[in-house]
Amino acid sequence: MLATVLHPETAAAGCLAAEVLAAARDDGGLSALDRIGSVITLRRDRALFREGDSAKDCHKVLTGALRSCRLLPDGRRHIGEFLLPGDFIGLDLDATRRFTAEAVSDATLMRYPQVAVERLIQQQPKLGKRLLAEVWNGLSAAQAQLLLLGRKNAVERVASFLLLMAQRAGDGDHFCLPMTRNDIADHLGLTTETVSRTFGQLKSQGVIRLAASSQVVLRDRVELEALAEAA
Amino acid sequence: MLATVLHPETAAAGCLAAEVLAAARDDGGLSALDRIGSVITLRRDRALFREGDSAKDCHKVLTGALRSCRLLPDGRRHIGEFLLPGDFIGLDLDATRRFTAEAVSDATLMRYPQVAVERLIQQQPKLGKRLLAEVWNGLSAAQAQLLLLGRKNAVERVASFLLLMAQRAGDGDHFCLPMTRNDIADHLGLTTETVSRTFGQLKSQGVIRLAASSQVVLRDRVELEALAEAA
DNA sequence: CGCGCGCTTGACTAACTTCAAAGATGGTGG
DNA sequence: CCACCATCTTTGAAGTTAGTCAAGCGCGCG
Repeated sequence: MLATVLHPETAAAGCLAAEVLAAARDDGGLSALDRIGSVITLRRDRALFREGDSAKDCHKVLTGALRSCRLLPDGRRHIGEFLLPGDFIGLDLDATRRFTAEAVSDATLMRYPQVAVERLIQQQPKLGKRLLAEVWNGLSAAQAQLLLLGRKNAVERVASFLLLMAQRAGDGDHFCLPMTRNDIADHLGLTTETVSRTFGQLKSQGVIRLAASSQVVLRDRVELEALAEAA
Repeated sequence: MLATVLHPETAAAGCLAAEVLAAARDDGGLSALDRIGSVITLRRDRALFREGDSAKDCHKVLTGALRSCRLLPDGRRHIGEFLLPGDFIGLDLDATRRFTAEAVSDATLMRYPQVAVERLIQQQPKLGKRLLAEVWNGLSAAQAQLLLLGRKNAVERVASFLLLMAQRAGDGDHFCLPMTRNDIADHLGLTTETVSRTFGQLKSQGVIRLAASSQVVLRDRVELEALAEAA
């Protein structure tokens, strides 16, 4: 899920795949973006944009967290991904939003007008490569999620989710889940109750500890990885 | 799921999102690709490549069909997508394959060496735009599949699948499913039996007719769309 | 014609959902 | 600073959907 700003002229002529991947590892000119962005704040549960809106900016999460979600006509909800600090939103080619983006917690974001980003990319090819790399990351994550939703059971889903969140939170064994159990359920294709019961099960097995319902401590990462059945 | 050849230099400097989308509608220089490709054939159930292989070419399906799949350690399988004539495979940035691609039926493909495609893209910016548009289509399809796997029931999954296949087969009401019920099940996160029973249910409701087990006739597309709960 | 593979069907089971209610948590206002 | 209230989480019991196991069918190929 990436950039309306990600156009092919993005990078200098002649660059190779390896170079794009390399760009993903350094700043890639990302800081230059900030000069053309404006900071906005978003209260919990407010929408940044909704499915069907026209897309004229892209955003980067600075603090807090967002969710990208889609609804079925009868109200069933699916959360495609959670967006944490550093993540980009709306970095794709569509003129129309394909999902709704809402704040999971109070959040601050940087807003970049599409046209300004396009201009900047032309001046700084490295930036384009960096943003393109972000797109590939998103695609890769989506594929892992397909496997999870298609073939994993409740324990495996929750275990996979916890490991991913731990990694995104900076790879410590102690981290915070800014979203509710219901949000997690809608992301993992489960119900609130099943998520809660699964947390309880992992807790009683000694794999995790909950300092508070949103404060997770990994007590046995190896066991958690085994439970996640990482393919 | 797209191109190891899709590098940012792909398009001419200054192109806009609208232009990329426009390129997707015409040939976009796609025919020029064929001059650098070689035709290969693949027998049913043979792998084009496997997860973990290094990626040095990309391919386009000419005839037949393929599946992209991933396995869990205990053998559970998930099929990410079916690749039909005209679809590109391996059009992404990764040096390593993230999934296995196998022939669902005997197939012929065009193979394009990565480096040759990169060279060609530099000469024909339009081609790069066209291929990038393919990537967005794939991303969009993956998102729809997340909703399906996360929140739809068996009937909705099968109905959605049939509508999509009908559309990809050229929008007639009569089409062929080259893959087995088991393949469909692994794509929809169900079992062979559930897929079979759901086909039977749709048949007895008069929504579809099966000329043969792989020959589907849509008898009531409107009803099928209602069953798919298209969001 | 017979064999094998894939498809279908049936009976039973398991996993997850649904429904219901009690127990935490945290934010707000008195 | 504490009490209250809404919201979120947890837990329990019953229900439902899809999975599992098992067997028969039918098409297509040799």
